Amino acid sequence: MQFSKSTDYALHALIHLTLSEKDGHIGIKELAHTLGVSVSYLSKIMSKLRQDGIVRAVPGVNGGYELARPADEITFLEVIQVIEGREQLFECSNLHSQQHQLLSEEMAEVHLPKHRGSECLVKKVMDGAEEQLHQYLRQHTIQAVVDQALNRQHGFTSKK
Amino acid sequence: MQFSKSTDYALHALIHLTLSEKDGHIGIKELAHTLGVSVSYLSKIMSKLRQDGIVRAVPGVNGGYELARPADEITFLEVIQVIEGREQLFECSNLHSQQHQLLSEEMAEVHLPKHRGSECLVKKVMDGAEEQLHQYLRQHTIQAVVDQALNRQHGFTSKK
DNA sequence: TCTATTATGGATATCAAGTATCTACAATGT
DNA sequence: ACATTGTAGATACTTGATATCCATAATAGA
Ligand code: SF4
Ligand code: SF4
Repeated sequence: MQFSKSTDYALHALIHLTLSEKDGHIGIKELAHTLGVSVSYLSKIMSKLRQDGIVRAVPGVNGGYELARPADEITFLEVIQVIEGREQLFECSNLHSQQHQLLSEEMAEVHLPKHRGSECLVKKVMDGAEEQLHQYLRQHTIQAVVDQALNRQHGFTSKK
Repeated sequence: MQFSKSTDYALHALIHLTLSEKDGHIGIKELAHTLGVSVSYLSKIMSKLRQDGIVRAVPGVNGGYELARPADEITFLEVIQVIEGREQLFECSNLHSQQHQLLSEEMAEVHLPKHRGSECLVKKVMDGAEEQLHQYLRQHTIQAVVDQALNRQHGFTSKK
């Protein structure tokens, strides 16, 4: 249960793009060098970000990447979901077990009979956990992190 | 980013143990059959739970497993950590990159120079997310899930 | 238009982890 | 002793993450 390194790279790449926004397009070479990862590998990650409309890519001379939207509209959750996929944290793998019959029949009676897809409390707890995590990650944007970093630095240098 | 199936099985096994607490020891065969998974595989999972003091095992005739502590002291977080391990959700893999130099130097100045292990805001956000998740999972126990299931069933049958 | 530059997508290789099973061994109660 | 039951190690299979290479397509600028 860990985020993949790709997610790590994606986040760092986006931060670099945000910091260099005024410089126009950023080449994959520069990005890869800054992050310390191979160009070929990073391309794959950037492609995903592009396909999901988080960055724009421009081929050709002086081409490269730029953010497709303001950094304060790019949340951690989005980036993570693009790279990691959107599968649920907890997938029932016991749906045909005796136990599931027990726990879900108990549940089924409570709600309307129509509500077939009703799940037991185990799943409900786990889904709650996921929602909790998502809420938190939705509240944090790339811009916020960059801002805080710059503010702190600024606060320090101006004090000295 | 998903919990492994082992975690799923572990949770369900513990629920079965809780429901059958009065019946004394529960054999691995019964457990495996209830969950619909092979005995050999489930043994591995139960072993982990035993090593971490969540269940007790008794070999020999009429042996089997039982909870080592009351079910209301067994949290989802514990179970998950036993099975999934205790690695952090987010591990920095860019610690030697140019970017890390940038972001962490900015940070370093703010805190006392002694505080070497200071990390940037990216990591702080991700660690916050993990803590958020852990808090939630700490608040939910096996007993709570079982109780709710039984209460609901009871509430239903007594009404009808 | 031609060319150098740059991203794209497919194929592929490698490695680690999760899933799953089997077997020899040790501990227990009768 | 003896049948029962869990333990631990070895092993095989599958999947996903990581990483690279190359042929192709798109673009800007000469
Ligand atoms: S978690 Fe609940 S719904 Fe999912 S398989 Fe287990 S008993 Fe069924
Ligand atoms: S997340 Fe922050 S501390 Fe971690 S590698 Fe990236 S810049 Fe460094």
